[in-house]
Amino acid sequence: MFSGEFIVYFNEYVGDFDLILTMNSGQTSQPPWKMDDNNYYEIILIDNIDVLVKISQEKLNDPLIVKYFSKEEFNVEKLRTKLFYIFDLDYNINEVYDFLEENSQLSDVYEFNRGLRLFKSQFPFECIISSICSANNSIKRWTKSLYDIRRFCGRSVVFGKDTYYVFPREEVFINMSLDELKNCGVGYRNKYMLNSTEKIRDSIDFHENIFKLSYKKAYNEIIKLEGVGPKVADCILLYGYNKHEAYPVDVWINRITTYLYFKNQKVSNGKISSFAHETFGMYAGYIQLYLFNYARLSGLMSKLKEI
DNA sequence: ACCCAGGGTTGGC
DNA sequence: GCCAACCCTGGG
Repeated sequence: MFSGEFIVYFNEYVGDFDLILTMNSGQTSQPPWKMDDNNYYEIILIDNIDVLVKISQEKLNDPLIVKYFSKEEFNVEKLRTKLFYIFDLDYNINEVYDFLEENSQLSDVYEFNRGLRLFKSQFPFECIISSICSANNSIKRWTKSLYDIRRFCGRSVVFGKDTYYVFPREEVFINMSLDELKNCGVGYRNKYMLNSTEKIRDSIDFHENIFKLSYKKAYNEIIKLEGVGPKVADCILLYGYNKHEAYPVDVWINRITTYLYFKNQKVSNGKISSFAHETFGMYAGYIQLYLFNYARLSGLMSKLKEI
């Protein structure tokens, strides 16, 4: 067993970070990591080696304690880099805070979101399936389906008495039948998932290409997948490919954006989307995340529900 | 037992 | 552009 621990102090990333807030903010990249005793744990792949990671943080900006366990030796620095990617810790989030401060409509948003960061997927493919699954679904059922998919066809990794499941790769996922997927509770989305997986598997360097493309070009590609409309496409680009300009517009974001900027009007998702790109630019992704969370925590959401 | 909504997308007009 | 249908689980 190769194991150890390292600590990330708040001065090693720029701006704030709150692990618990981030884990529980309902981002559709992946279901929340398993948790006990304030430890969140997940299998992270480093150079194809399974690494069990247990990560904890008492509260905002407290040291991040990262414990790792593996059957073979791996490059610990790469694990650190990957965790920084997943929680977007390389990003200077103060830029977002400054933007919020400069815009009076957004002045209340900061206090509910301090330390909230993107929660990105280690595998873009998992984010794609996960986002397709989120469409017209409930959070509860969405979570269960993704755990079921992992248990059904994900690779099992055993550490001591615990078994963990890694989200399947395209080549494995594609072997699931429509009925098997339906048994995971994904419903009619089963055919979208298989069809999209086939497209991804059959194109060369699909993920690398999307990463390289500009937001707009990437959007035009990703929306070609089945089961991927405007909202899901933006989720995939934001949480799966780190495109900060994406502004996923669901019913809530429509209501909230309308409430803040288009009072008493009926605004289409397309119009909300182009408004967000013009107004928020590179901060659109964070503002979407923050507005959703703000609405949830501030009571605005239940207020908007009644309209 | 019945009804309904749920972080949308698709296909048809 | 608008609108119904789409599976199915959890909650009224």
